[in-house]
Amino acid sequence: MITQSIQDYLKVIYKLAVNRKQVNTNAIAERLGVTQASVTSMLKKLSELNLIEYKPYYGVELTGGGEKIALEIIRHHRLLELYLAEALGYSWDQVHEEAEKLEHHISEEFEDRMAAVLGDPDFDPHGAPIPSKDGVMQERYLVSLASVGAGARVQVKQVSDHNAELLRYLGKMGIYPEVEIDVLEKAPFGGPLHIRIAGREHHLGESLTNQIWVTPQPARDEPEATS
Amino acid sequence: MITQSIQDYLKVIYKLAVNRKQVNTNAIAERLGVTQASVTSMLKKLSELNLIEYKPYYGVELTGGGEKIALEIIRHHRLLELYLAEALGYSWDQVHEEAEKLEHHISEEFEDRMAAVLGDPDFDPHGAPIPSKDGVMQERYLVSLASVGAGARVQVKQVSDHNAELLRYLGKMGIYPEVEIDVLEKAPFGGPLHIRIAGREHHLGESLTNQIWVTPQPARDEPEATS
DNA sequence: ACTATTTTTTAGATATATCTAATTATTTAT
DNA sequence: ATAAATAATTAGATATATCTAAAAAATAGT
Repeated sequence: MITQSIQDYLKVIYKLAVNRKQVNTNAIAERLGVTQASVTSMLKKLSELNLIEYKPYYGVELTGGGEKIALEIIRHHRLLELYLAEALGYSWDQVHEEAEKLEHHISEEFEDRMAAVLGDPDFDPHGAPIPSKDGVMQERYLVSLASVGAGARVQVKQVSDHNAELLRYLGKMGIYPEVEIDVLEKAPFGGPLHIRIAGREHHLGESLTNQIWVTPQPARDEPEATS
Repeated sequence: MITQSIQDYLKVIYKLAVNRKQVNTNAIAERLGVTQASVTSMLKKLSELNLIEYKPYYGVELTGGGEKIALEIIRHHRLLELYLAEALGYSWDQVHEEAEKLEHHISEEFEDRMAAVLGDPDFDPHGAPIPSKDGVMQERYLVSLASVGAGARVQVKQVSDHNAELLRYLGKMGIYPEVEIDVLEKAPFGGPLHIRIAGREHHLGESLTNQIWVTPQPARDEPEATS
């Protein structure tokens, strides 16, 4: 039986693997809030179930089966987030916590009906791509707002969904997916970024701009590709 | 921590207590599909948590706290059933199974928002009353269709929600809450009941009519109460 | 009232996922 | 290259909810 715990491990491993190449015990333990010892014993189990490729002291890789389960759960999570926002009027800082619990307990029927009501959406309220039923994601090439230089105009595409307080703060400033931002000034040594958005100006620290993902190129004044 | 298991035990105890007066180990075990030994050990635990009054070899009664949790779960279940039917287009034979899982995992926020979308409903799709947030239920005095004599016209008010096949069969005959039934003939010794509903006639066995609950008095030709 | 049957409880085992503490392996720094 | 630091694993314990098999208590039948 695939327990909730197994699903959580696979989801975290998937997400870590997207960034780094080698996923280590440490990182999994930290993300899940359990001890390293717990992770080790669970990795053994996942390996026996053929959900991961596990080489002790090296790292972990999902097998086809493991990735399938991870993507199913991520699809559940992101569909739920959008459904809670659209159909039940949740604010975008509330949806993550609720989806985190429900993602493990909804049926395929529920998943399908939500998707139908929402018109088979591609992105959740924070701009994260929703994997399709057969495990394909609309991947995009985005950069963190922290890496953008002064003078650029970029478009917000995605924000981190973990921290409710952060989301409320972004909401107050009007920073949502699809909104355009002018980067006015960039303080040296990772200092605050001075931006303008919908006519209002703000200074944002690095721990904030690290969690905002934008289009890599300026959204305007870019020459069209010529054949 | 109140586990899912504890919630299930309290729900079953509540439902058994509504019918019989004394709730025994046997009945709980049967309803939950576990052994009597498991029930005994769980009853001890529930007693320690002050959720039930437990006298070994006698029976079990819910305390105020236990009843509160039971009613919360029943509210979740019935609100979910109605929400799945109304908002997501589930048929009435599908809602029970999904609600049975989700009832343990939705937040109070989710509960409140469903209730708001549905306009604070009093009954679920099978006609079962939905407890209010402070634990009050719209109780009605109903009788089983099996107990109704020939010649009566009664109104369906509630049907059992457990058996999906039964529900599909009832649906096919048009037997839903609020529909009126004429009882034409009653075979002796618990034989089939001959009924007419919306112009069509059917013969129903006792195991079926036992699961249909109707108004105790004839729904028409009843004198208005005079002051 | 005593025996037989049914019901309930106890005793002891299992499975899952977690923990702490101690050990072993790997990596980093001088 | 060896010591120090970091990371991962093992061993053994805990907690929860379940099970089977056996014993004890309550109920029913003659």
